[in-house]
Amino acid sequence: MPTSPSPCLPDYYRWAQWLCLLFIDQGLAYRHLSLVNWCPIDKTVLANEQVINGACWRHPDTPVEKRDLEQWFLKITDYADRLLDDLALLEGWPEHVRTMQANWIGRSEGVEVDFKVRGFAEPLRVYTTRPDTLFGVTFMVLAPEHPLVERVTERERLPEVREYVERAKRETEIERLSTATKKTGVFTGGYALNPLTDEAIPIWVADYVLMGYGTGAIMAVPGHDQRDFEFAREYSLPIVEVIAPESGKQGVGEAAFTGHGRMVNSGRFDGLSGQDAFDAVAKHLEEGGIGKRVTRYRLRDWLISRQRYWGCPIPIVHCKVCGLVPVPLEQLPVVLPTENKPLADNPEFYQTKCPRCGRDAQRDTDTMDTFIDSSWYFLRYTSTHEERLPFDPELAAHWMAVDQYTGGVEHAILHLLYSRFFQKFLFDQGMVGDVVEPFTRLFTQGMLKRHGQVMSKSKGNGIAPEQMVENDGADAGRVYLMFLAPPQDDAEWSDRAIAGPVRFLQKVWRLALEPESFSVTRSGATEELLTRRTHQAIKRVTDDYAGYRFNTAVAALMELANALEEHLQGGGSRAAAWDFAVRTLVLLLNPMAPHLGEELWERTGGVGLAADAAWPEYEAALATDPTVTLVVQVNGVRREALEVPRGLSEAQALERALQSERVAHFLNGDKPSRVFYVPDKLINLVP
RNA sequence: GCCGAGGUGGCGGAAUGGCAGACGCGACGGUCUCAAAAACCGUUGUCCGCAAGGACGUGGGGGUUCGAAUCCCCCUCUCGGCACCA
Repeated sequence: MPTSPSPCLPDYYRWAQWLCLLFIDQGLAYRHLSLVNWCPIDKTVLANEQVINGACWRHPDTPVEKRDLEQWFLKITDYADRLLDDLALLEGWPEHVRTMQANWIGRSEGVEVDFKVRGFAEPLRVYTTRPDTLFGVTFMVLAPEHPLVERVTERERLPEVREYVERAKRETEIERLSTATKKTGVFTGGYALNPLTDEAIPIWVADYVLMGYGTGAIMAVPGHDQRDFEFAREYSLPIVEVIAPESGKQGVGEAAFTGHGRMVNSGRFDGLSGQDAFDAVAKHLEEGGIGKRVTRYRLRDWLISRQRYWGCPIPIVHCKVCGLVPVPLEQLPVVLPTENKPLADNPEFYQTKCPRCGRDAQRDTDTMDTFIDSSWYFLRYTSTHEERLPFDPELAAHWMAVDQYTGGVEHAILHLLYSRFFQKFLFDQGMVGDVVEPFTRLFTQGMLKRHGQVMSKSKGNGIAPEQMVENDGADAGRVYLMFLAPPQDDAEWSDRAIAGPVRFLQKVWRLALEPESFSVTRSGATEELLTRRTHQAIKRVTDDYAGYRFNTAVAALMELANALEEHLQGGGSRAAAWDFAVRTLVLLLNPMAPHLGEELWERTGGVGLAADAAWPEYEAALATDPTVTLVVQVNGVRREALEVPRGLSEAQALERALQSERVAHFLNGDKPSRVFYVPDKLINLVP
């Protein structure tokens, strides 16, 4: 029997280390010094995906800091195109999750353009998605961290520029990202030359340009980019119109025109528009050797180092002579110490010998992002006892992909993106057959809230399952959760509403075992009616389960229980129809309330487990009511409801409708001029 | 700002072109009880009315249709994602 993989045990994480070494071996893992996100509470770095609104995903009130550190990255950007394009294969995924991933990857097609800089041999390279606005460039902007800043700045302006750059560096990510703040910047005194017009263009430094995207420098087109427009207004820089709306008036207004339109004031390119304009300018630049088309992504490589004392140690040895040396496969796993102290403070852990030269060396003291563990556990499930590899490739190819995957939306661009990346990497390694996507169908649950906030341990607003089991029982708790709201929606927990499911389950118990406790209060119950209700319930509950509509499935079960109760109160017999209804109710309820279900199954004479019993079959003939309620409308307003036999023709229905006094009254004695008939449902008479 | 999902009784929600409010919570009235709890029965969108009945009603406004919570347009608010990404 397979056992669950446990990421905290060496049996599992040795294979995470194995995979880490495979990434390194394939050139897809690298160590790089860069400005990274740092959570001051956890005292560790974070991946971009784990920074939410400028804060650590585990501490929403704690802004991340930026630190220059040398860290390990996985080259997920090498897979950006495939991760984006293959979203089209994921028809079983919710559209919004696919959209979120597409936005996160953020592919954009643009052109890198080289601007000559006055007094310099080397060009200033910028990235733009709008080469068709090139004639509208009125200034250039460098990010404060741009390497050219110091060099293009005039001597007498250096102090001012340096002060600005220093201030920008001190600002937190949140301050700098805030779109609400006014744009700031400083002129360097340097000039670039427009490659198409040879016009001199002043070069500024401003923190609204980010070093981490594109080339860290932009050509500013205030007429057609809102940010540039705001900056130009702030510093009284010229604004030129070079794109005219296809329809409507020309001229510089109170905002940049960022749509596509006809090129104007652009020499020989005038009149071109849209993709043609893009292509024409791009081609011209490429032919002139001053530009080339490039594809850029918002997605960054995945920073996987973590400065934690838990997790999976990165299997690398730092040797003064040999450099970074992978721990040989046969020496895995590198075991995590049990003491709760940073690995960097634990000489017993990090002191080792270089596997290559045998000299004293140090282990890498970082552990891997725990999202690494969750990125392939589903593959380990296909062969949990495999001892030579992370998993058996043949079994993985056989069992994958996961047909139905369920998780919270909060993982839309964390776990679900990383897992797709792993699957594609392992596909390239020939380890997963032809399976390029790990999860065929995805269902995203909503989050459970209480007092208006997502339930969490840190907020202390959670409900311990043990407490729920203690108070009302596991079955009642499960039925309540199913009943609370549609599963894909966020749900607000209510402490008292669980009373409904509790009463419902108690009623089911009494119906199945103590039907004599219900008193007869009227008459008229029939076996046929009970059987119909039972078959109707089979259809509804079965369809609702299949469609993940658990809340309405519970409602349908409650209605069946009510039908049983009414049958007793109506003096109905407890013969074949009764037994069928009770046993059906038990079977339909069993997936949500298995303790009660199995107990009742056994006590009512069921053989074996209810869970193994055949699922009830719905029979249309037995589920159909012989009569229907026909609503009669006059001029679209409901005036009468008639109980009529099923399947009346329009003429028959009209005849019956006209016999009604109320209908006649509202028709004022006139014959209806038009009649709309929906068989077995409604007839609308228009005077 | 952009993208997405939404707004229905006191509350959670049902109904995706055809009886708005299924199912449940809560509330109110009743049965039982010395009493209470539990259980059971009944009522419960709003307004007018003794009633029969009528009018209004799915965030707001307009439209399409015999008929709109449902489709279209505009506005508004809430939630989620992205956010100075060039």
